[in-house]
Amino acid sequence: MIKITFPDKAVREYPEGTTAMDIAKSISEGLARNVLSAKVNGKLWDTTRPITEDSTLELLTWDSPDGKATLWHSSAHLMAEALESFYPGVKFGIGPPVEGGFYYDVDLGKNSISSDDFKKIEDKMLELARQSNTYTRKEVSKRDAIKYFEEKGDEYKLDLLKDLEDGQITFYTQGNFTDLCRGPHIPNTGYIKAVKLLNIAGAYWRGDETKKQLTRIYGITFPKQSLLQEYLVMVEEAKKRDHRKLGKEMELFTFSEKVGLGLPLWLPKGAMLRERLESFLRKAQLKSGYVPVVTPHIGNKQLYVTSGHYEKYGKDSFQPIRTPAEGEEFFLKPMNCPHHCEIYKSKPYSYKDLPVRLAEFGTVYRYEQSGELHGLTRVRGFTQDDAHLFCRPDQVKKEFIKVIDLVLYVFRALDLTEFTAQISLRDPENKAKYIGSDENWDKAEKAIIEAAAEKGLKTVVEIGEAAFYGPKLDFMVKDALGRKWQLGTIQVDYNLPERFELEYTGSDNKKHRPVMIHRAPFGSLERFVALLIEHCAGNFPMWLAPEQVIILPVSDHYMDYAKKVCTLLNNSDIRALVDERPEKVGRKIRDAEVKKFPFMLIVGEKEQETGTVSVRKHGGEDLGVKKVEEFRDYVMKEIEEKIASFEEVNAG
RNA sequence: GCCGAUGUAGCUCAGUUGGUUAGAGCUACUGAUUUGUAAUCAGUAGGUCGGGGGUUCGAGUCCCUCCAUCGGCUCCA
Repeated sequence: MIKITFPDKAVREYPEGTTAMDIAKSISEGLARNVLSAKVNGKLWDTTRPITEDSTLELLTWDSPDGKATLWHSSAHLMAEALESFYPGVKFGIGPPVEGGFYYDVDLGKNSISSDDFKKIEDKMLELARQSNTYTRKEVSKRDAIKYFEEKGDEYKLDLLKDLEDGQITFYTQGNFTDLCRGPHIPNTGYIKAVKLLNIAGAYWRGDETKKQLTRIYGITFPKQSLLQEYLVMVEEAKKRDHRKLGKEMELFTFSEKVGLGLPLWLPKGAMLRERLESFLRKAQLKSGYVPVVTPHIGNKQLYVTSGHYEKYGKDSFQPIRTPAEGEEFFLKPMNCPHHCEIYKSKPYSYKDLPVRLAEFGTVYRYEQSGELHGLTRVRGFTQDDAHLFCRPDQVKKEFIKVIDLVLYVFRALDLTEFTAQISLRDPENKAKYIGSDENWDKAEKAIIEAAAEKGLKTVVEIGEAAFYGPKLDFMVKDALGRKWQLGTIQVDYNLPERFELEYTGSDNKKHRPVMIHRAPFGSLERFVALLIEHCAGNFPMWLAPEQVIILPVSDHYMDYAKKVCTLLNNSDIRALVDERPEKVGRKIRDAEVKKFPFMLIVGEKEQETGTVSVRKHGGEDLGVKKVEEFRDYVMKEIEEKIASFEEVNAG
């Protein structure tokens, strides 16, 4: 007998060689029907694979990410089987589960495939699923594995086999399909009840542009038909939040082919929104010891040679602008840091002067491949809410904490609660990739980790993801469709101070090198606004809304009163306007709802007589009748609370 | 850039196997209606069917090409 320890610490005995499926059955039939895979001693395990020693066991169902991944991974194999039946001789690359489904990279040879073929592939997959074919695991020697794929003529699997160790290689077979695979898999194909192929894309073998491009087919499957329906509804809902759609509808920004790809044009309402964000941050930064600087949009090539950006990113920059007579070379500014370094250098500093915090809403331009452009989230010209802090090594941690405070302050004012903080450290196995002394790195990494812990951030640590010049902390947010984007970022940099030979005089009267911290709470205004739109579905926090209040007179007779109310609100800096159209109230309300006004004030005879307004919130909530002044104070208070000053928020 | 899909009025979409003057709703404009919590009625205007080339007696529809847009191109069997 072996001892099995469950997640709740309960221990039960089972015969040696029992399986997760047997154990699930011993608990309940329902569980057995839902269990997709298992974790045995922390390792993913097929439910049908014997367990031979005392183990901890976790049964994985659809409710766990690993359970989903197992179903999707098995689905990738199922799709491969379907594809092989239609396209004999098809070669397979990799077919992993991903967030939101799975894909398989295939080489169809002379055949090609399009979304028109999805239906028949889906049908075939469902047909194979209904056969409830078991996924069978088999250990094979490297020699046999190579032989198998040589016979099959699949060079991609052979390429993968090169990196695998003999004795560690397993095959999985279901129905007529056998694949090189680590597993685990679901017990049989019958667990897959609903199939939806999503899209088709080109993907280079091993992500390498110089290698052959394979056809990648994305799909998603579910253990229940109803889950597919829910998923489709969810996707439709997400599309409604798309910032590209809402940005157009709400007249925030637009693009023009004539102006150029990836170069957003901010419309008046969007520009005002941007300005509000900027002034909000400016105010907080001023209180936080930043000083503003302004630098030009182009910089001499030599500047970027010094910074190292020319060598590393030269090809991702817009090509040089030359002066006609002198032939000098300038680049459109791809980042602000080199300029800021030169500002730092404009005068000598004592250790007592540090930290120096230079802030600029700097517009930068980067060449992005045309296919990479995406609404406001990936553009070629954008404005960073950039700042560079020059500090002593002993100040790094404190400064880092202050920056985290600032980022959290910004996120709070915008109701951005769903973000993850990612700490990117260097790969200790590969120190050659990075510049700077071990001592400085250790200090900086420790400072970041401690700073994040002190602020109680939920963090994910990524080893090897640091920039070559220093570790960083990024704030990641997902868009409506679940794609991850980086917003705020805080980065420690030892490289630029070195390259620009930045100095300060220490208490020892010797020259020392400052440490630089790059930081941008929004990241870029463009991307930030995009994500903000998707997060609030266009219903901005009131202090940001392009128009905050619309006054709806019941008929023309109350127009003068409506205008009076409007003026009163405007005088208190509340953005209000009157719907003067001779429409019915119902119509005006509907239009105001569609246009996402946070507040609607209905005024008619009753209100006019009593100096009141009837308050309806966006979404339909009725706040009842209020005195005009009372409503004004209510709105002002709500705004104040939301954008409480930086010191207030950080006092506690 | 590469792979795949898409491109008809300001917006959302119809438009049979190629066949007369390309349609609808919303928006805009004009007029009537003076209205109490998600769409009042009527009329008018608006399109070189993404650009260019070709096949055809005839192209929004078929072919080629260019452009733009959308999805993807890191997540290592």
